[in-house]
Amino acid sequence: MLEAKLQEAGLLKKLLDAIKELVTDANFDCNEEGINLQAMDNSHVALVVVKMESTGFKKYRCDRPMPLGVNLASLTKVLKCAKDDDTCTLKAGDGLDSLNLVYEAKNSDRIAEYDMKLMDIDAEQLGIPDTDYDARITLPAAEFTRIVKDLSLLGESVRIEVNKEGIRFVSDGEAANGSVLLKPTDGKVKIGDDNDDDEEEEKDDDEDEDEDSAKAKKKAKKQKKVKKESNDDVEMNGDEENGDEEFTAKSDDEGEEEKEDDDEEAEGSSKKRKKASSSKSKKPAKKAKTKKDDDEYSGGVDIAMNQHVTLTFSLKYLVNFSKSSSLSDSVQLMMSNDVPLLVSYSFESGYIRYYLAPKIGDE
Amino acid sequence: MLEAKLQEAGLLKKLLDAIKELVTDANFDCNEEGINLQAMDNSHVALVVVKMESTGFKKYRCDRPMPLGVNLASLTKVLKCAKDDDTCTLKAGDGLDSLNLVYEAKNSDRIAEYDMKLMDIDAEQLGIPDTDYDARITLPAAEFTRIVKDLSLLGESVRIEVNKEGIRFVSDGEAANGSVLLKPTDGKVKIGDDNDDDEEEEKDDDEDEDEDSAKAKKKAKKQKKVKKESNDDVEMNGDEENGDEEFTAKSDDEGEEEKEDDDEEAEGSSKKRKKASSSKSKKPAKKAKTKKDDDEYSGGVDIAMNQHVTLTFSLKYLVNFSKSSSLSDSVQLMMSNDVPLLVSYSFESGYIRYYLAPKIGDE
DNA sequence: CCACGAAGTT
DNA sequence: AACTTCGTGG
Repeated sequence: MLEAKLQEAGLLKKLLDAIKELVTDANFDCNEEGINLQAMDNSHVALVVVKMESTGFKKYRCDRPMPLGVNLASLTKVLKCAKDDDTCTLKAGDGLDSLNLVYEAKNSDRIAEYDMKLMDIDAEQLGIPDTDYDARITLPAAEFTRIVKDLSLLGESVRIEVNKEGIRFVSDGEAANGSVLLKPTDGKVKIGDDNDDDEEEEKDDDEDEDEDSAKAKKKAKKQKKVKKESNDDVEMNGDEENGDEEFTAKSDDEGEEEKEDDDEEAEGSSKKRKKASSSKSKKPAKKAKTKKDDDEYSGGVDIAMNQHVTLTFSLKYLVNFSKSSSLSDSVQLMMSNDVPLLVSYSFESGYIRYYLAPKIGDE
Repeated sequence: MLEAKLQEAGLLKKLLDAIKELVTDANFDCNEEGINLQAMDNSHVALVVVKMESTGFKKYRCDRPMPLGVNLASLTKVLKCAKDDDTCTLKAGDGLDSLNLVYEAKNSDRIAEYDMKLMDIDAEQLGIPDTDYDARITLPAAEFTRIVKDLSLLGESVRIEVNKEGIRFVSDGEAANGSVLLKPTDGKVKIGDDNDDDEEEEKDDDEDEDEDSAKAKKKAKKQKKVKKESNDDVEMNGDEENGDEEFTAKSDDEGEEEKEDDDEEAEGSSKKRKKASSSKSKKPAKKAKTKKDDDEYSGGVDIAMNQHVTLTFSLKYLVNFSKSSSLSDSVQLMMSNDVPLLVSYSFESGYIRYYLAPKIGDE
């Protein structure tokens, strides 16, 4: 027996909007902790993970774990019948094959009730390694959307490079090549767990390296690992039927800091960065609903890095992921070399995350 | 070596939007004066000329003349990656076959850089005669757009008549005929260089003539030539490979004022014109970015005429030209009988002009 | 209520 | 590629 009352149906609507093009059917796994969804996209290239903690509900009760197999197109239709600020109560009985949704407009006598058919979906719970990522970038969600949309005009894939200079998105297309560089708002790429002035001089060194020829000295920057908050401690290679070769994530990458696969050939034209503490205003989109891990989001670009990371991804998927920007002002990109990218949008008492395996070579 | 910094990428975007459907590839001819583009449309019927003076750039440097062969579709894509208010710096090396574009958002650490492949394009520089046009009309760009769009719903071509009454656009279609008359805002069609009351009575005469049977007396209105500001003093028949029979422009039309090929047979239905100084409000689009030759544009219709002019043009092209209205509040039409129409949109430190040969007979 | 952006259609 | 319409956001 599940009964979960959501203060705002809009949250669920946005979540569905974000994933319904990527996934057609998925289990909403409900337990006393909350509701989780985990699904490979239809072509089994990307992994979508949604977490809604029980604390995010106005009322939450789930006697025993139950997977609710949902056709996302159907749920989308049903949710269209709710206004964003309606409360939404989800109810599912233990033996029943339907999900009951009740919408109540505040200060109103209107009560809408829907019953949606459920389906049996094979549980393809993937293990997700608790990776310590070598680079963690927080940037405005709108900025990420813009960049991947722009670059998708030029080419199929994007190479993302994180170094002391900032984060760079590079796409090579037939008509043109594009490169977008985001520098951290406070001018500082945080190295390891330290994010203060003591690596100021190191940044200067690395900046020069990037301008010239930094490859030989990259490994000299080994520092403490950037810690991601922990969740599932399971392996990424689960029991899904195919596509898992895309997700051969290393569960631990200590001792691999010496990757050398970034290539910044001839685009260092005018990369002068005024360093130090001049906080630039990054036209902060204010939706007042973001909740980051660290603190309140201010609208800037924040980069914490352990070592240089360079990975290539399909832009089509990143564009798709960026639809989630309605859920949060900011997005976090977590990357380590040869490991799937994690794109995370956090909201009040939950998150939506996407994992996307990097392209290898020039595929 | 070219380096040109544009304050607003939006200008370039608008220019490309204006011509990209007409022309697929074109040379951006850069020299110390600025950047010029001149190209026949794909079917070699219309000629497009764009001028961006060096003074319009925030920074401009061009060591030696260099033609940059650009695929306009590619450039359009690359420009889509710029926001309108980004600065845009164009760079091209002397020997290189690519154009480098750098977009910088103001007050931001975002730097986007694109490299677009260039191509070799045979320079088809047409000579453009410095014609003294018999009729010069300035009207709101939005008005021109509206008229040609409306009439294009009815027929393929439009007959444009300029006489003392004003400027009339007539289209005969299968379903319906249309006729739009614009009278000068101040009520006066300027004759020659004079634009005052001394030809008031002449206007009245002509009005009656048009209502009845004016043909025999049209040539009686010879006056001083309306002067167009001068630019290239070269012949229009250049070295393009075909289609130039459309552009047998007379390079000088003194002594040809007696053309008699306008035909206003039986559509003088309701051409009552209240003369004198009743300024009609012509819904002036206000974008505050127009720079005309004479003075600041006030949103009205201004007509200067030397003799009656009647020409027929393909509406498809005029509709296409009218896309440039995003670049200027006003548009100038310059016409002489049997000479290509000149449609000119001026903007800060530059212009875009279209030349279109008239249709002959009832083709 | 108006405007802008996205999607579908011609 | 452009136009039109629908939906969403301000």
